Amino acid sequence: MRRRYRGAGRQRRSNCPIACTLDLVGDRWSLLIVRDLLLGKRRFDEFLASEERIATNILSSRLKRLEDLGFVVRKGDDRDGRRVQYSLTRSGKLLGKLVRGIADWGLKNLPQTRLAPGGEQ
Amino acid sequence: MRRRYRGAGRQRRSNCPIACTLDLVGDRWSLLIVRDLLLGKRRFDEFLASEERIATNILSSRLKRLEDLGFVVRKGDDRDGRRVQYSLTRSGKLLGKLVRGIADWGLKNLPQTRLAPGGEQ
DNA sequence: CTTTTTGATTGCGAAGTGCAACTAAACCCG
DNA sequence: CGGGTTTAGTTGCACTTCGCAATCAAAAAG
Repeated sequence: MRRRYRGAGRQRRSNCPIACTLDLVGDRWSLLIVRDLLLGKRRFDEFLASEERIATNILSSRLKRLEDLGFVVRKGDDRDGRRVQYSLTRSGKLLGKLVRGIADWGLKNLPQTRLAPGGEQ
Repeated sequence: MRRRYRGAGRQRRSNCPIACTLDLVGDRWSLLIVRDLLLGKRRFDEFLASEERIATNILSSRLKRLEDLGFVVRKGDDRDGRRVQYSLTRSGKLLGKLVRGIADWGLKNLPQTRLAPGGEQ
């Protein structure tokens, strides 16, 4: 049985676009995974290696949740059966605009923030 | 002793503008309170009355946190000593751009979302 | 077969959430 | 004054989620 996560489905708190967006990705990790996907990261280990040091169980549960929400697809690697490739669906790519908006806001308003090396694409 | 909250000050997970923004307001409630403040709500009861039905303890702790972060100021009402006025600081008003960006994204990408009545200002 | 790599799951203490009940100060009304 | 009401919270408690370390299973490498 798949672990559930607050808001991972289901009844919205309201129809406010802000509340609904927060219900989808208003936690500390989901958008960082999306960021990594936008930067071209594809594998579990690659996400783990990011600066913010997400725990394996949290990463696993967020990837599942993003998959449940239709933002991410998971597929095995043909050449190496251990490896899994995560990538953004068409719908997941729409999150890019949101992520970039937040990044822009942070860069402008939070001192000492900077994009990760290789942060352009 | 004031209750602490994850990330409510202090060491950043990284210098990524996305991660830092999420450290500030990456939870389910803070930005909804900011939204209400932008809409002109000022009092505890008014925040409680919002559609999303925040619990009193959570509202109290988020308001304190936003105050700690310098986004909100709390002041008593001269005419009625029970009443407290919350409002955005200059710094808190900068969150407006972020909130509007998220609202725009939600309106465009999430079906059936709509701004609250009186949502223009 | 043994070791290593990869993508996880499990266990556990700590922290956060949500609900209901309660409180305290200030105001209102007779 | 004195009881009730309004406002802004706090407290208690069960439950969920987080974060860390340890462990695991399947596949690949040696």
